[in-house]
Amino acid sequence: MALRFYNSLSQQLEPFTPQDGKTVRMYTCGPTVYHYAHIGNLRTFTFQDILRRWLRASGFALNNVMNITDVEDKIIRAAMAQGKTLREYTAEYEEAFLEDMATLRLERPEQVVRATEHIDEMVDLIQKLGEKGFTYESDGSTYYRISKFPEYGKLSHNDFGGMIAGARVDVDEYDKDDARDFVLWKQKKEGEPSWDTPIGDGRPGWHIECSAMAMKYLGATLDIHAGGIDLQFPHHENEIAQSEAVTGKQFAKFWLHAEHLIVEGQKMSKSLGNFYTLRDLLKLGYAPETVRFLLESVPYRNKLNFTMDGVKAAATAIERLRNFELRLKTERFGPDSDAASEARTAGAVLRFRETMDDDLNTAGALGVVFEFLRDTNSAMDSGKFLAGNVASAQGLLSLFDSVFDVMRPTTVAGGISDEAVEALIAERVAAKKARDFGRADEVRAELDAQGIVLEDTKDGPRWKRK
RNA sequence: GGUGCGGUAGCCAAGUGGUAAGGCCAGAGUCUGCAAAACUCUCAUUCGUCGGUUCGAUUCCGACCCGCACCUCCA
Repeated sequence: MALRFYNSLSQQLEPFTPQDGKTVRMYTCGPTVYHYAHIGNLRTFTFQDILRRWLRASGFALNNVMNITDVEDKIIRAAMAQGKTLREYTAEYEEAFLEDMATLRLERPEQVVRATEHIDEMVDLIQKLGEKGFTYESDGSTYYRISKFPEYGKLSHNDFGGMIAGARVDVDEYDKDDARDFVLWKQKKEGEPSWDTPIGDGRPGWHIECSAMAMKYLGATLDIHAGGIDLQFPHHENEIAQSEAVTGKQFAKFWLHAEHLIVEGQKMSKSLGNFYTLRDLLKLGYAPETVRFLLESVPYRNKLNFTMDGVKAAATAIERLRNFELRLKTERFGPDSDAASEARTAGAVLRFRETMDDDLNTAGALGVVFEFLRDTNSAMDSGKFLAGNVASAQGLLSLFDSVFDVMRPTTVAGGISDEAVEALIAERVAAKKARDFGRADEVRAELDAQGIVLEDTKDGPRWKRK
């Protein structure tokens, strides 16, 4: 089975291939930089990272554009309150976001673009919409007239025909012709940042930036547009309305939406005290790759229940993977190659690929890897895993880690050097040979104090950092 | 009210019309100078409830119960 994704547009699993067969043109909704990213934000960005990596593992090249929303109501309010310019205010959080991405080992998209640097493109798009009769002005602001776009609702699968009985309706929006209409360009308010343009002195509405930037860098029709589930409506619906009204072409072939994360079974919120940033978790002593593993371990279309037990379980699971890798590297296996072991590895590679191809089923793919680990450990124990089987087994781990990226421990500055550890171990081996167990135990305690775990195996001692 | 998602062992969580992956926890064992670490084994007759279709359903259909999300800013 070939690579396939669940397309929110069709609500079906569809085989994926980029339009030109080679390079995936993908737009991913990035952060609004008005606070530190929380763990829920990072779940979505981790999904985007997995998507990137698996597309590449599937042989495609990438052209991924991610936006930085650096002008928006909350940003303006916060910046004004602190007496800062927009740029002064957003710079800190943008930097923090990129740092968090790097810490979590999230690849930097090919292009990261700021909304405030694309005002001209947005104005141009709004003017084109105006020429085609999709806009109207009210109190100096420009709105999108949804009644002109009959396909409105095709992504969110909402029926906008009747009254939205149970929905809360924004009573302040008296200046719109239709409650569904959304703002493209907001008239300047006193004291707020603004841009003086042919369509007035003001600032862009939230939705227009993504249409403008996506089409500027990736053309009229994207291969993939991805983002959080909450963006499906209205943000992505509005992007479609804006883009397709101008181009007359399908805006994105695939729409991929990541489900939300909940914390300890509850919606994450500041009032519940279960609101975490990556920085908070690192302060609690968890390694970044542990957080990454947990975020990866549930397929992106399912809610992920983020729990402290889960983080601990993730840390232990990573240990198991690393122990296996260490064993592969250090144990002395018999000569030749075992056919059954080769077959097991090849089978695992195949199933890993098939499972990931199935809409990025990361939980299933992890299952494949751990099952392979158990069976291979057993084969090693019974001497049925030989030196000639090592390379392919390492190949599977490499394939796995090219996507999950958790094998490499995050290095901490300081601490004992590898050479010093080796020297102490050599001393302990000598002490044991001389049956000086007192000194041997002393060395072991010393290493333990330095955060080194010593393992005595058939093939001699081996060690790892805690 | 509309739309969508989900309810699988103590916890997390895949999956399939043919009789339940995987991880964590727990228990047992192997190894070891002792230990640690590591590894192995065991751990759901059962998949929210009740009906239906079927030789057979956790998997399909219907009803119901429960939880959640979106319909307003939100990853």
